[in-house]
Amino acid sequence: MATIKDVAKQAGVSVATVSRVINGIGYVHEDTRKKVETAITELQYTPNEVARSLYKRKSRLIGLVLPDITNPFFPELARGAEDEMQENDFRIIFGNSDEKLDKEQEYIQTFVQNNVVGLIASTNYPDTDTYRNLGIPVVFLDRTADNRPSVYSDGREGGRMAAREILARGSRRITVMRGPEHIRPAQDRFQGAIEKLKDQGIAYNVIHTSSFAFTEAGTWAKELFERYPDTDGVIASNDIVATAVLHEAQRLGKKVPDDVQIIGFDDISLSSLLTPSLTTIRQPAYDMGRAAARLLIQLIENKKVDQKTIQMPVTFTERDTTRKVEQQHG
Amino acid sequence: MATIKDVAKQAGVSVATVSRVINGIGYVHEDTRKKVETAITELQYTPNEVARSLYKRKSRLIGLVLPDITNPFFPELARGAEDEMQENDFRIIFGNSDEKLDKEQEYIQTFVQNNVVGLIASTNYPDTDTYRNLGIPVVFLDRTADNRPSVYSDGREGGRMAAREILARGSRRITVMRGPEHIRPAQDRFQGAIEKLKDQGIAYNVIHTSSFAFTEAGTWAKELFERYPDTDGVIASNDIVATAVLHEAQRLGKKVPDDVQIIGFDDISLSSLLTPSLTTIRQPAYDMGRAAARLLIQLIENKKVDQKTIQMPVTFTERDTTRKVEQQHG
DNA sequence: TTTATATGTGTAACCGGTTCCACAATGAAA
DNA sequence: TTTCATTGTGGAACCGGTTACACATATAAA
Repeated sequence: MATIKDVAKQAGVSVATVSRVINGIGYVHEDTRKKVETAITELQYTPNEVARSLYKRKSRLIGLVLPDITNPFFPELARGAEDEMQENDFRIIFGNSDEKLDKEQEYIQTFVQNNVVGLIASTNYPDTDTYRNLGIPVVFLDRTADNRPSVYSDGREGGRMAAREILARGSRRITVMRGPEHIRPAQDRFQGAIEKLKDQGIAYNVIHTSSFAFTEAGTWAKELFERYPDTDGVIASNDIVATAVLHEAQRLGKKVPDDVQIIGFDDISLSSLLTPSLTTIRQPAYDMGRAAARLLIQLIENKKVDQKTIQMPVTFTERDTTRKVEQQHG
Repeated sequence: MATIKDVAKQAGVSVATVSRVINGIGYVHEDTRKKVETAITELQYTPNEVARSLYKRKSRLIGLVLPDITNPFFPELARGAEDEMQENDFRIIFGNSDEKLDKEQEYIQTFVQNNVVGLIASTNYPDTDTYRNLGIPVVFLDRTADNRPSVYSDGREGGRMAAREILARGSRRITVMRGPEHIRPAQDRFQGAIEKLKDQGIAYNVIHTSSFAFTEAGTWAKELFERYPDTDGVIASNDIVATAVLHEAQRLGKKVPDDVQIIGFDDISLSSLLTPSLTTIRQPAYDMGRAAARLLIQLIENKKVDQKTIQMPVTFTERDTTRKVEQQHG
């Protein structure tokens, strides 16, 4: 790899001049600029970002911590963030936390050691030291942290929406699946749903699910229909769980949506390809990722930020695991 | 952030000694070591990886280029690679290429500028300059590059396997979905399938699919049944496409597997949750990612490598979109 | 007692950039 | 003609580590 010294020698100038040409700052004579540019192309020189980063004490790298990209919701977020970052010449260092604080900490430490200029984190522990006094801006994604920069959607409203719609379509023996305790958005959805249900004076059952993993989702679906076989409406904690519930319902010979209605959460890509296709509360994951990246860039560049916490809309996406309102009975 | 100088001052020694303590090399008196360690904890010092990287001309970062993590196959790969890297104290810089050479190039350039010590790439262009003379080891993942380090599974054999099994289960009017032209593994599968079909003297139809995107998969599924309505067996290019085909078949009132059998490829997590659950040719994606990372680490550390190209087994995963062999007719 | 070897520590060069500052040349204003 | 601002360039310090090398001391062998 050619260095700035090689370029300087080749062009017959000092390294300072080369640096000025590269960065387009300060005075450089047109002829000199030409010479330097020629030397750069001849030597195929590209500046060493590490050296730059060392002097400037900041890189063009940003850190991204997500729970688990194996859950299809997160790649959408990641992709949105990455596309926006890419367009602004930032690169992403990445880590999966599995929702564990110690893994988060380990990643964040090495991110900081690598001079990342900002962080996007989907964490349940925004108020730990890990995220305070980091010295670099942090945007919380999919998770709120009161009054700190974040991009998320209104889980509570989503939960209410799910309850409202499933009620409007006639379910009365509803089972709500409560996602992992330590995952805030999951609890928000749950709270929203039961709030609405209580509000309407409708009794409901609850199934706890301790993770969002594909591998375990089937277990809870089984548990649901064993414990509450007369369930005629399921509000699932996300689309993965909803998919498993749909699968299990069909295995048991139940008709969806006639015998059981199911509403998921997230609207991951596969949801529309299920049969029947999954009715769900949509979060605009890709856009959330992009918005988080955009916000972080503003913070990094010290631009005045119009809005520090961005709440994205949640939308009822009606498909075929719920009945049509016209057909509503009860 | 405290620097090595701060620690040196605090401990009353030189920076060289601090460096020796940190790295555990050279002679350091036990008492001195204690003093330094105390200073380190007091100041909460962590070494600046950028400075290290500059001097050593290598970081603890590795680059990962994947086509698109929005396709559920790739997060599995990524997760496997990441877990293995994490355990070996390497971190990952990441980029989605969308199968485009220029995006790959852009990422790889900045990776190199950041002193990554190795690269894992899932590319269709292994033989371009981008990947030659990079000066750092590269492992190709999910894609072969003749005689260069790679981890992949035998797509051709997978294709044959799919054809063999669908034939054994009685389909005779088979449509093979041919994945994107520029994606090698997709073509391998296709070639394998038609090889077997020709071998057995079975006629078949072909549907071209120009991407693996969820959003477009439905279109090809529709096209399939419009153009070849009497199809009684579909060999799909991957599980996403297979899912769309299953969806469309059911929409048209076809019974799966009685009227149409469907075989996918990859075995992504959702496949087992479909109804009927998807029969597919499984690739051990997570393990492939781990294997690639392991291989790359060996290369980086100049260990003698037992096997430079690792072919992972492909397995027929029988589920419910194919009939049981006992029921076989014809 | 002398010499060789092992142990322990500090100074300074180095990695490859960026930027402050000094200095020179040119042209415009006084 | 002198003065001063503008333009153009280079030397060298600096970012925060690592390591070659010099040097000092202690210990073991001759």
